[in-house]
Amino acid sequence: MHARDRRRRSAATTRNAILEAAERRLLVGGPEAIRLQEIAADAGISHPAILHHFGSREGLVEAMVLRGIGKLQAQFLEGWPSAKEPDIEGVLERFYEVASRRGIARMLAWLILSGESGRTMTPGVFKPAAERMHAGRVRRAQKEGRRTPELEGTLFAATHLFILVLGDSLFGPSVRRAVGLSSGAESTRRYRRWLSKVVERMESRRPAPG
Amino acid sequence: MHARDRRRRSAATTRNAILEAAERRLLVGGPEAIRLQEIAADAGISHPAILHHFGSREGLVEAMVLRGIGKLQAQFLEGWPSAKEPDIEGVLERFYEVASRRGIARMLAWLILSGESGRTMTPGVFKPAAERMHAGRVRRAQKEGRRTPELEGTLFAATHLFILVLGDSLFGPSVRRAVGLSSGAESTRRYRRWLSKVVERMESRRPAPG
DNA sequence: CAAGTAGCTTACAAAATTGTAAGTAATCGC
DNA sequence: GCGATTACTTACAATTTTGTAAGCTACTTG
Repeated sequence: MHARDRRRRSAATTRNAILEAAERRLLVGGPEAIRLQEIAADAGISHPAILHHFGSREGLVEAMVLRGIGKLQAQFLEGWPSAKEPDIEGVLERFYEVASRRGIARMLAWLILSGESGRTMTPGVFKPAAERMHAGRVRRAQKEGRRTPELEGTLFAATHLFILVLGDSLFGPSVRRAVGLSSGAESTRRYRRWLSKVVERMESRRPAPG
Repeated sequence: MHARDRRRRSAATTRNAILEAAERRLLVGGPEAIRLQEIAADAGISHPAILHHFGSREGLVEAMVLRGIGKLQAQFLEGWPSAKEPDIEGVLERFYEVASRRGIARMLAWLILSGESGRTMTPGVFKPAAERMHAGRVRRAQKEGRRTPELEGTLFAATHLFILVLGDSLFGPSVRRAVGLSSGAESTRRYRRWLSKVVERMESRRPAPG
């Protein structure tokens, strides 16, 4: 870490290392654990280097969040096929992967708590996902001779799906414990399997009224 | 605020004023807005007075959270009748009242993010609520001649309910915007009506498999 | 009514955190 | 090869924030 022998990593590589370190910190320690010095230490640099790359702490946060939102939607789009019926359990699993394990739910929660969600969760960011979902519903309704479902219902269902996964990722473990379920990973798995059955039933019959 | 003319409020009154001020701050400004000085200013006292009453910042946080959890469960127990069938829309409304408007969802989220959920969200705090729900299900199953539902299913359903409301309170507005719905209160109301229909359908048929 | 308790204040200490300034050396474009 | 750029460092400044010390006075209790 001395003054000689530097510039081995490219800017992109370092930025990435910083973002990863910051995500890990957020995941285990919460918002208040995002401290430049600690992240810098994790990434093997000095803290002003972070400011060099991201301008300010806020800049770092914004970068983290944009990346997270992108990942979340990418998983949705990859998991929700445009031509055939979605495998709900698979979709949920993909969602959980990014939301829980990769900490996106925590990140969004924190973002919303700090009131900064406006700049990064811009209107319509999840529209591609919602539209693909609607296209599928319309297609199936036509095939089965039902009348075309309304867009609003699909948007509600998409909202519901996102909220389920994000909510479970954040609140799930605590709520399961509070409700009297055992707190292990097994309990979580069973709950999620139960949940995908519930969602499947919702999706397999015609969209709910309203 | 001078040195004379003090001791008008009782300890309980001041504690309350502090808690209310802190909750308001958390609601509008997020976790990082819980700063002793600002809360003290809101409550019309000096910041060491808060330390006097709660010992430390952490003590204040713990008090806030315990109060919040109590309120949440109280609303559930008040809303979910022990003898007759629950009015789902009414229950959800009560839940939303504390979770959204009174900021409990944000509080829990923050608690979980900071990793301090263990001390306050103790195992079993929501058990009374879950048990009442199960009693109702068992009663109805007997009346309708179905076989007794398993406890785990009810616990999953209770978890689901809590997560739905907490998740919506926290993530709902952002997700609805991101999905392409209008961001107004009207859209939120419509979503919640849709949601209570969905939950009603879930509760009115036999518990989901698993 | 005397003495202790408790609510609360002012003043201060300590620590941590973001951000800046200035410089150094690796790398890139020519 | 040479200058410009750029990744990064050390040292430092500024501010903020929790917490402590000590004291004052309203209220309570023997």
